[in-house]
Amino acid sequence: MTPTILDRNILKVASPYSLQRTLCCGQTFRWRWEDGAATGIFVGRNVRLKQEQHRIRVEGLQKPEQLMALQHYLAVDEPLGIIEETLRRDRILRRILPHTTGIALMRQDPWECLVSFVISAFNNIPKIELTLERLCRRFGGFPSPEVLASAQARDLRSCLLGYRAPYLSEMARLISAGGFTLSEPAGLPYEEARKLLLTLPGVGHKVADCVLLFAYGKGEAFPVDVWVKRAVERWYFNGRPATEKRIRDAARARFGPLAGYAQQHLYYYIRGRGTGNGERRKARR
DNA sequence: ACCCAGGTGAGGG
DNA sequence: CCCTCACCTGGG
Repeated sequence: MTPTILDRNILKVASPYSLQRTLCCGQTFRWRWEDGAATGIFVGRNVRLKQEQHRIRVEGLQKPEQLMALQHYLAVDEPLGIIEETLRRDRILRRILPHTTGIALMRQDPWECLVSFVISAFNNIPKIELTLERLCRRFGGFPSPEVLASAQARDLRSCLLGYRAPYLSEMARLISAGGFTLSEPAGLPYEEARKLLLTLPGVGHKVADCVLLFAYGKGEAFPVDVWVKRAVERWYFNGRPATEKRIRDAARARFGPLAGYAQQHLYYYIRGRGTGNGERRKARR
């Protein structure tokens, strides 16, 4: 696919926005970063994104509405300057932000986000990415709830979902049968939306908070995984162990609607030295 | 062979 | 609520 001048377009972005950090901070699993650009699938099309200063060059989309949708998805309009200025009032984040600035919370599709994070449970990132690839390849694109609900057990098995496969089919059945409405959490306040998501099989506190944050725009959500737990205990609890609930409550009390942003910076920073953010590691398969 | 990895669900305080 | 434990699978 040789991109012509016709399928080339520009998205304008404001100052601290970083495409790489936004796509590689762990909120999505389906973009690959190599040679300073991101490749992935958006609205069913192969897309390549490259940031040059205050612009993002988009290859693979032509229709204005697709570009608008991408702009929304990438959240390039987030007021990151103000958000980060606010977060800098916290002395820990003030120290961390120089290394993490530019992360924007994206606006993902709830269903894809749900599936992705159910798969993420007790798993590792390269394997999550591979499993999602297999899932998309097997079903010719990201499978809808209907497709997944009626999928043969052996087809799911071939994606090597392991013990998560039944969670996905049950979830898909529930949704396609109308037992759960994907748009409903969007209109509810954080706590209620969370309770609702927790009724889904395979969705616990952590996955619920990820989906609330990455797909439903609930900024108070503060997903606590092992890394964030480690970070918060080390920097906010004086190295003392703390329960997941205590951490979550403390974060919401301290950061309010920006708890989710605080979480992303902490996560990105504590993981940054290791693997997983694409900034310090070679492109993965 | 054995351990670990972005948790969840079940069972029992 | 808090605690404990098993758990598909692939890579160290």
